[in-house]
Amino acid sequence: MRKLQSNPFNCSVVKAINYIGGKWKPIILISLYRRENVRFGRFTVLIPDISRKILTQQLKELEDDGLIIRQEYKEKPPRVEYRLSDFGKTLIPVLKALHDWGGQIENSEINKTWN
Amino acid sequence: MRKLQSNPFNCSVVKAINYIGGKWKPIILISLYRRENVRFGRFTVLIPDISRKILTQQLKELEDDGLIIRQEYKEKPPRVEYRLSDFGKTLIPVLKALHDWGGQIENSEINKTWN
DNA sequence: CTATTTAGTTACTAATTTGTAACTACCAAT
DNA sequence: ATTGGTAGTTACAAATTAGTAACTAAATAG
Repeated sequence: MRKLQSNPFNCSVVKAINYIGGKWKPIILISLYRRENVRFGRFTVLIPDISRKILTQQLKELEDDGLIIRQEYKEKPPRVEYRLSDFGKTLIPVLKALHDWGGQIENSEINKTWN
Repeated sequence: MRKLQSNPFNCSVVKAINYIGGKWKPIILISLYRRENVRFGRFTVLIPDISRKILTQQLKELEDDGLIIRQEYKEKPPRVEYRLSDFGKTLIPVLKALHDWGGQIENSEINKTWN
């Protein structure tokens, strides 16, 4: 959860945006929607412009918010898989609404994500 | 439109969030959904914690993005009314989706906005 | 013994967003 | 002449978010 919108006005819409509004969070969530589970390193391939630090941070916030599950295998070298939680899956219709609205504006490459 | 998410990854969800993700934008949009038109000064009453500078800024971005219409009456003292544009009205289902999702988390005061 | 692999962490910096306080313009009323 | 009302603007500062580069750990491969 971000703190930007530490909004004295208690608004559900703002609250929802605080969950998904991180710069890379929608892309992370969509990746997990499409792939069931994704390893840390895989994210850095799927999202080339994200740094490991920011990726860690966004994943941790999503995990703290209960939207994703982090599963660590006690192996060396390490293996960590991320997946959507049941709660996270309830976001899918919301993401689709945002996607459809945002997509109408100008159709572009990865708009086919949902199709 | 904010620039925070100047995202090289062209994602419709991110794009949508860039339109509505300003700290006060959802509240402004919901106010306009409920009231048809709102004057500048009225916003400062409806949203007591917003400063005139930030209000101006958020309204201008919403106007530049085509979501709201600014109507200025040539009077003294000035009168300026804001309303949702037709394009802005297409956001309503999206805002509802966000509201419903955000509302399920913990029900609070102004959650009745949509009911 | 050194390099490789994976999933990070740390210290520091840069960019973006939000906020404060004081100021402007114009007309009407006191 | 001063005050009041509306809708701002300006210069500046603070808070938040994102990014860089270098570093860590532990086992395995060569």
